[in-house]
Amino acid sequence: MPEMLEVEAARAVIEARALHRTIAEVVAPDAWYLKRGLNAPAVKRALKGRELVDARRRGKLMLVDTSNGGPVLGLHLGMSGRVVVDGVAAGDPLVYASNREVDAWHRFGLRFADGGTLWMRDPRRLGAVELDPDEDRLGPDAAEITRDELAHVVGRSRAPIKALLMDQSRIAGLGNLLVDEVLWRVGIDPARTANTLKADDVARLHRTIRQTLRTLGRRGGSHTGDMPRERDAHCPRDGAMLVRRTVGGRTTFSCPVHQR
DNA sequence: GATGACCTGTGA
DNA sequence: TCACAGGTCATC
Repeated sequence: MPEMLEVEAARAVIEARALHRTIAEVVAPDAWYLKRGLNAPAVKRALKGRELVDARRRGKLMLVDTSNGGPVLGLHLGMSGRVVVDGVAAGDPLVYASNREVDAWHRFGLRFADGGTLWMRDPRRLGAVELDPDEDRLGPDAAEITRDELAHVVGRSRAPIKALLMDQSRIAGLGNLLVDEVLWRVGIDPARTANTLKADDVARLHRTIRQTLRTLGRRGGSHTGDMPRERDAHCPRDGAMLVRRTVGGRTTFSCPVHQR
């Protein structure tokens, strides 16, 4: 799933419904889904009999701690993954992905001794499960990053600012939709070279990231932004025709008038 | 850093 | 049939 707001919603579902239940079975029918040399026997051995005791998140990576010194279960939702506990999925349906319930899309699961289940449902199979993921490959979480850290990220890079903000090793959690919304709100062109941002731009960008995460989090997800993502749409702020192009390898919408 | 690859579903 | 999809990863 998608960006950090959806991962946070999934984390909250795990926290509310899946902790402190004994894992009776581990279902891992899709070897492709297990990453970093992990295989079905190993993950069963590692998790069976334990409980999930805490659900954390860093950027788009979900980190679930297990009991009795067990491994950290790392879950990536990819482009279309959802966490479903006892039939309850987090937050809003994904806009561009299917929300049907199809057993074949269950790539990984935990059956609890009380009869319930936690599924990762992922039509496109771009998500992943791993044990003890390396958290340090990710930069500071976008909701926690300080202004100074952001200034350091922007620093002397000649990349487009959008590409930088989507680079999970520098700042973790923002994806295509959130970055476009943030840059539209703050009035910065996604293709602008990062090192042309002044200290004042960075300060405004920092405030806008935090504010956008709060607002869209309350509304229900990354797709609830104010900037329309459609061909031939107009900027709600100044009425100009939005531009659609590729920046940082992703489809990008922006306003040619107020984003500079 | 830009590009293509990965995988599969949806809607025009 | 084609374009496109909210994410990463390897490769030129």
